[in-house]
Amino acid sequence: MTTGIRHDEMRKRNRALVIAAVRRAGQPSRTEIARLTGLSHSTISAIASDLIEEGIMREIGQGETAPARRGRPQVALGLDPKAATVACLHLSFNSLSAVLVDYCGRVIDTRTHRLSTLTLGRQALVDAAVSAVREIACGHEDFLRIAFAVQGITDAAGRQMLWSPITPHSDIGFGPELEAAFGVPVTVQNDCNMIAAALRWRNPERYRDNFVAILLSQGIGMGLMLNGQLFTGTHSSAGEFGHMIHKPDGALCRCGRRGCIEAYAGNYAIWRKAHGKSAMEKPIADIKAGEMDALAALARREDGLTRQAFSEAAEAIGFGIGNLFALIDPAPVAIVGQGTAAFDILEPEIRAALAQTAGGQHAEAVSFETWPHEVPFIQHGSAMTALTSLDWEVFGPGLRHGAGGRRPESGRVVA
Amino acid sequence: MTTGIRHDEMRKRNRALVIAAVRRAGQPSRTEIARLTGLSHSTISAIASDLIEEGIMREIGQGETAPARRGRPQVALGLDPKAATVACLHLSFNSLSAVLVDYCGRVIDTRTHRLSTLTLGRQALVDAAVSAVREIACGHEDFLRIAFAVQGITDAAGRQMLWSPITPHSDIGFGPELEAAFGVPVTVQNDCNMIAAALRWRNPERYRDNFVAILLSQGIGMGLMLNGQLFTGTHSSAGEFGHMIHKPDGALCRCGRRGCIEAYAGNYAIWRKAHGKSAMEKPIADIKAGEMDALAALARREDGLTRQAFSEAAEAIGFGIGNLFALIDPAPVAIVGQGTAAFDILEPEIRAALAQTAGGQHAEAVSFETWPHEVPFIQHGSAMTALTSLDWEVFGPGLRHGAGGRRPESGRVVA
DNA sequence: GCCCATTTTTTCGAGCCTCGAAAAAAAGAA
DNA sequence: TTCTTTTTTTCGAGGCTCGAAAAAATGGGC
Repeated sequence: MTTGIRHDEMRKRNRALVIAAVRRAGQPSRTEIARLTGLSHSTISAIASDLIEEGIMREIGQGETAPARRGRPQVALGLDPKAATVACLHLSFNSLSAVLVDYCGRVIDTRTHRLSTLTLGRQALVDAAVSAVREIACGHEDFLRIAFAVQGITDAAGRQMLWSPITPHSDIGFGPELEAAFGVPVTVQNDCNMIAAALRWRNPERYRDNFVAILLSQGIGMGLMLNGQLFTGTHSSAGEFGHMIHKPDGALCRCGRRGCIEAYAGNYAIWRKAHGKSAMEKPIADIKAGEMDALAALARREDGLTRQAFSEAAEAIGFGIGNLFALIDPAPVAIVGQGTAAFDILEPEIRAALAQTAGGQHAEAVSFETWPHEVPFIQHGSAMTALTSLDWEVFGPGLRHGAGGRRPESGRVVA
Repeated sequence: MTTGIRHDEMRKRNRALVIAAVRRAGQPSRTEIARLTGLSHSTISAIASDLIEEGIMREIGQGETAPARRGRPQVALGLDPKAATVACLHLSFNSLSAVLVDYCGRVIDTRTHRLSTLTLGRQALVDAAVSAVREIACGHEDFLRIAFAVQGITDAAGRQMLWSPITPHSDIGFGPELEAAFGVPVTVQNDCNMIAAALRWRNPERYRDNFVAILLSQGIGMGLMLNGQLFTGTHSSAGEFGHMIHKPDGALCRCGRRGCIEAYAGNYAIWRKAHGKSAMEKPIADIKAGEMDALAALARREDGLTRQAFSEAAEAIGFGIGNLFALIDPAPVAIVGQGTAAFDILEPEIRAALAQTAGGQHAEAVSFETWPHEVPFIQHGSAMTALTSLDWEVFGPGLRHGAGGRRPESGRVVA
């Protein structure tokens, strides 16, 4: 707790809570919302009528699942799709995609641009982002947020991209640049964190307060949910799982250091080993998915260098997860991305390595779930992150109860 | 946010906030509290008079620092030491200490018992704890909490000790046993977490939302503060920093696994290496502090096996911190315990190893602080943890606004 | 077809709580 | 002794949530 609760703040929070309940439940009735939030029917009634009047929520009619029970039928409520739109950008190797989403979370439009991220200049990358937003948000004057997801390290404040394997340039301020161009708040976030956010929305039973999302692809990424919130460190987006040191002074990594997990488990590392190259050979830039599939097939078929390559990859991942679990405790793991195509080969050895670590005490109990395609998760996570920030920061506080807080400097109390 | 805010809850939280402000500020005036909490003077006046009437707070007079300014002098407020007492137990190798603390956090009484933790039975350990509490809390019928700190792994709920190097028995339910004996809530927590809690109280400027406390001693422990709260995993107390794998299939660790950080950096590991024993030799139980000091002196004096032993220890710690930082981002580090006596030898090599890791990108900027004696921190952290739980759970809610909430099953809304 | 039972939603007054303004209290300064 | 300054209390206003009761909307039974 930081600061006292005033009267108007109670309303703001309860409003936001109602919005959040509707977003999560889909099309709940007022009674349902009362149950979900623990607030009284009268309060829900009052807040709902405010929200409807303000164009944030609307009545949907009888809802889909009309159980035809006795009594007055429930009126389903839903968020008003016209309340706002948000734009989600996703920058990855040679690709920039943009999605426009309405306030309900439905996709309005989507575009994908090819571009040569490795060779483009710093300003050209920013310009590409700006014109992608301009193109997709054109004609939608109600768009209120931009969520920018990028493969790489971002700062904790969500302002800029600090480093990325897809470009030689570092410290690119996508946040300020896009804000200057469009005048709406922008968050810059690591793509794996967005995957974690999406998992929580899609399957809150399994992915609730503590879980891990690992992206296996060219490189290795991670998103970490701790205590129910996305973990972002003090400076950067953290979660550089792929660059934990697996073997001191080991194989050469794309990042220039030696012995990183990625230097054993990234596509390029598996490819390098399978082709009998030295572990100190400079990683090659891009390997086609088909080529990796062929390697996996070969490893399944016969023993040899290729199988050994996958084996080393699995060992690195297993020890990495074990070390992670030693720190933060076993938790559900989602493995996402092209690398999951070979997960049948990897899993037994990942578990074997895991079992040798402190975090693997209950290795057999650790549960993996795999998803081959990361892009839908990244888009979904970005959209939901942007929309919930609207819920809490814009539509919860509302106009009447507006940000009119004078609330003088008010220090902090930490307990 | 989980559930809506009702009217009485606003009061409860603001009451708790006032108590927290007083606990942190020491002897603030009402005006000071208003500034700290952001609440109005009238509210503070009302809440303060309630709390005073209930015997939770009291007026202290002019306070210590009377600046003799013009105007009506401030009246200093303080927590009433007679409001409650808490008992703090600390179980470590061959030692059980008990401290009784008043509601202000001042030590009333302290006792230390010698006992042979390695040979005592499960029930004997529980009995020792019970009689330690009985002895120290005797005559204080106002004691309301027991905080039990133990070297080892505890469960996330704070109910029991899952595993500890100080006893062969595992899963000892100190929580339920002590609760049954005394009828007051008990929390069982890892000693390093208590160190972290204490650091936050002692130096909130440096140790605020994200930091790491590492205990260097016989073994290696860690307490982790993330996003302003002590991190406790899903099952155990987590933070098994000492058992992250430094080198796969490396030196034999006390825990039975191989290659753990502790197997290089624990006292026994340094001793083993310095004496030319094999890295697979079974760790010996207890090494005197004097003996470690002698080894450190030898390492300072001349090159050789001993210096190499400290060097390997530093490397393990450095890579461990680096891997930790790769995951959770660089943060201030406090190193506590007997092992800090040799920190002058360790630090350069820790930094050198750190610099080779992803987390060490700004290795020179990582800041270490050392404290030789862990026990005062553990006691302080335990006491403050128990006292703040009283603040929020007992004295904040109060009697009038009591737990009389019916609040039906109320589901959860997660945003 | 009409009336009753049932469930949802709204209305209304009561009770709290916080707030701002003003008053009261308690000192030093002139 | 009076004025100034600062802290603390008092008091009425305004807002919010709550519970109870009323209103609304529908199915079931006769």
